[in-house]
Amino acid sequence: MAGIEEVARLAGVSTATVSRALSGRGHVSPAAKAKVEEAAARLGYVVSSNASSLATGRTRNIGVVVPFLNRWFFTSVLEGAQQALLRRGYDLTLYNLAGDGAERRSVFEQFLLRKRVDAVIAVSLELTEAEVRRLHELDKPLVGVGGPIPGVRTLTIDDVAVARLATEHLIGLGHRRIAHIGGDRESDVDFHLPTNRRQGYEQALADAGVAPDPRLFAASDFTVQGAYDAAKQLLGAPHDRPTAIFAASDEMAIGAILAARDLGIRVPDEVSVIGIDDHDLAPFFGLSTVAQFPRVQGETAVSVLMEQLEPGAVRAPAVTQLPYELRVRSSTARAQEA
Amino acid sequence: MAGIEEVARLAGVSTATVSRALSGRGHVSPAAKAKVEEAAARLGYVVSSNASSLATGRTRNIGVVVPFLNRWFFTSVLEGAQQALLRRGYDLTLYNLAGDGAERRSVFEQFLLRKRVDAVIAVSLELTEAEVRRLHELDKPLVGVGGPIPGVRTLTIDDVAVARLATEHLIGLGHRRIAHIGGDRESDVDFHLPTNRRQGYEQALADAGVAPDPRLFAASDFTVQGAYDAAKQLLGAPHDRPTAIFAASDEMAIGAILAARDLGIRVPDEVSVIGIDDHDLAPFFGLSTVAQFPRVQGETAVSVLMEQLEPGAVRAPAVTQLPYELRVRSSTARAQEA
DNA sequence: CTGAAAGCGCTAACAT
DNA sequence: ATGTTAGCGCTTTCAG
Repeated sequence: MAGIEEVARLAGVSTATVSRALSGRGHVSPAAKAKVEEAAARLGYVVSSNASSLATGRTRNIGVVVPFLNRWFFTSVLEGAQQALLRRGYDLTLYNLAGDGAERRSVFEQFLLRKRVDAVIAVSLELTEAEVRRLHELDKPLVGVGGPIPGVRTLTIDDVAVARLATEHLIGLGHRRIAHIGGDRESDVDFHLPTNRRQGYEQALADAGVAPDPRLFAASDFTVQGAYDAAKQLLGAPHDRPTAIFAASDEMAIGAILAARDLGIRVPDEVSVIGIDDHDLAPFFGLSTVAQFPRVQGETAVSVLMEQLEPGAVRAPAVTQLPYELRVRSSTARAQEA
Repeated sequence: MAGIEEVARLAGVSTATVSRALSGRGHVSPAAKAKVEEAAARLGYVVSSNASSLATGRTRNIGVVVPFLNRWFFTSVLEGAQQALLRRGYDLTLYNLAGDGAERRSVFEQFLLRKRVDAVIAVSLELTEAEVRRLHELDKPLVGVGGPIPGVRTLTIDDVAVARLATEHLIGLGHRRIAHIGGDRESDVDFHLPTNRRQGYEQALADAGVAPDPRLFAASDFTVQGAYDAAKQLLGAPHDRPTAIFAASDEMAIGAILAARDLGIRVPDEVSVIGIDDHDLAPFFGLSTVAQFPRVQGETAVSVLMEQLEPGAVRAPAVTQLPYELRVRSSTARAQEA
């Protein structure tokens, strides 16, 4: 493996010049630069990131912490972030906090502190104050995606507004008996996302003068199966069956559609269904939904971090609202006359 | 940020002793070790991975290269690998080769050569000879998951045998007109997985004395939508409709089940459906399938690498066959009498 | 614009 | 068992 010294020798310059020529920092004559680049190419020279990091204190590596890997939202954010980083010559080191608290602690107290990363992106994780402090002490920028973290720059959609928009779409179609399939207590831990979405739903109802009916709410985990079961309860009611269902995610909405089908209830004629996400499968099911753009969220998180890594950047905690958009497909329709 | 020197001072020993005490290499008296550990804890000291890597030549970081992030198989392998690595104190740096050839080249010619990783796991990627050579020159162990790479240690299921097993299950239930939804040319690039699965299917048919009927094969991409469309063609045939469908993946099998439903063809009474994977959604759809265990595959890849990183380990190229298992649920049943 | 040389923080001989 | 010290490969003052 060729080192900087060999390149210097081959190019007939000093190692300092090689370093400058290749990094673009400091002035180098065009002639010298060309010689260095040619020598480097000939030898297949690539800087050792360790040596470089040790000398500069910058690793050109970003840590990304996610709670799940097998869910559409998270992998999409990851994809966006990875691509944006690659383009900038950065590596992405992945931490999946699937396991217990011990795992989480070891990530925050060991892994992230080894000076392996310049900054951290936390996706849908509510960090403790201690965890945030630890990162701040190390002067490592931190941005959160998917929910506000106190004292941290975060990017998130406005869950209340999104849920409200979905519900208003149903109301606008003349629906009044609108059920909601939301998250259970367990899925509420991080950022109370289910709670926020439920609030948006209730606000929209209130604005329309509809009293919320607790029998029209069903809690479930964020899976197809869970929502399928919940929807069966909702739709199996012999009286006053809802004419529309707002599910807190597209996967749940798909579960609801499948439940309706199995009960012989036609979508959208007899029941309208709307979700949140614009999941890959949403077009296939003709699912109306409020789209969010997790890939873009990942890319945006990277841009924000890059700014914060500029020397002298301000790192004010702030919440950036991300875009969302109603996408009407064929799972929602005007409410039938009673 | 506390350095090794401060720990040494606080513990009243030399930096060498601190290093030995904390890494476990070399002998340290229990007393000294205790003092060091206490001092390190008090100061919140964590070794700088860069300095350590530079001195030892080992990074305790593994590169994982995947072609997709939004597919069940890949995220499952990733999950398994990540968890196994975390347990061993290793980091995982992720490279997603989503994009074009330029992206791929930059990963292999720049990123992986920066001495940031000790070894590489390639998931379902057919590396070129040049790429393999580059890695070998650097003396970096490489293991492939999901298909054989010439000259490299790889872990894979026997796709031919798996497809054969699925098909034999259908034959054993009395089916003779068995359709196959496989991959299209585009999805065949890496390891010819669709081709192998189709071969297994045809072998099983041949063994049962059934001549393969080209009209019973449909190519599609590996999505629900693609397989749904393909299945509609297969099942919409007015004559000689297949009594069973073997899909090359569970997602495709789900597409087939949904297509059958939409055509009013009952599963499994009128058509049996089987897939490959044991996807998260397989139980929900009652899908019979041949399970593979990608999480375990990721973990196994890590074990193999760890062995290869032992000094003096043999790095013989070899193909390790991974386990698979038929899981019969409710989407397959005995063929109805004609 | 370029070179010499002092580190970056840790590890591993080599001594003791 | 522990301390001393010479690097690991690069970057960056500081001179020139």
